[in-house]
Amino acid sequence: MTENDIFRALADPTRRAIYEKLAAGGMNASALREGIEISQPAMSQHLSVLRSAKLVREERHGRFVNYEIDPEGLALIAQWLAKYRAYWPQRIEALKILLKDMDR
Amino acid sequence: MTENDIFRALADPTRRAIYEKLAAGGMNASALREGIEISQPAMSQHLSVLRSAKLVREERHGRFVNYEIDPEGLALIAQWLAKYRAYWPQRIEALKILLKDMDR
DNA sequence: CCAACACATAAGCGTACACTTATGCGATTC
DNA sequence: GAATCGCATAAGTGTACGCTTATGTGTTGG
Repeated sequence: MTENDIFRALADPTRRAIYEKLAAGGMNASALREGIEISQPAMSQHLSVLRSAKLVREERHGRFVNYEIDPEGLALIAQWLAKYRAYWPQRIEALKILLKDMDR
Repeated sequence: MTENDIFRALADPTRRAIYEKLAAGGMNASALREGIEISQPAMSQHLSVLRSAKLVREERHGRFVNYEIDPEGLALIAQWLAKYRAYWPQRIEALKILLKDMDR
């Protein structure tokens, strides 16, 4: 769950696609495969990487495993980003939102 | 300068170390090598990757090349992070405490 | 029970990545 | 103007990565 795990996990476009899909709502591994052309083992391996980076967490339901976004990973990214606050461009809306929340 | 370039660039711990060092202030490639055990070509290659990801920008001064943080890359990361705002942990307060702990 | 299912793990393979040594190139210095 | 300096590029190499096929593990329904 290190900073290194996080960035390495996000370096792969397929994993970012999986992550984005999960952002729309939690779902199991099979459902995640729909729309993305990927084999079952590949998906399982990607989820394993995302899980050990704390970007995603699992919840067993019988033989199904429901996956969802893990806020812990996002927090670590936010921490990393905060270190470079001095260089944040002023006129980015997304940053303003981030700033507001973190200043609270 | 795609999202992919950014995350791939940050996936390498050496490049993150270079980036962090630049956050303390712009400097040339030779100065960047001090403290980090790295060959001159390796440094040049890392800087090239960071540059094409818009994480860093260069400024030629004679035979020296001064490197500095490029806010554009940070903006893209912030945009990416903003997409998952719904999952940001509520207790940003705790996040800030964590930040201070990491600063030692 | 046992067959089908959801998912994980193992082993092998091609490719991308980060490094090395060697060389090139433009700018300064003497 | 030749040597040196700061940096970039080329070419080669070991390793990590993401994929595949095959198999294992636990669960559920008929």
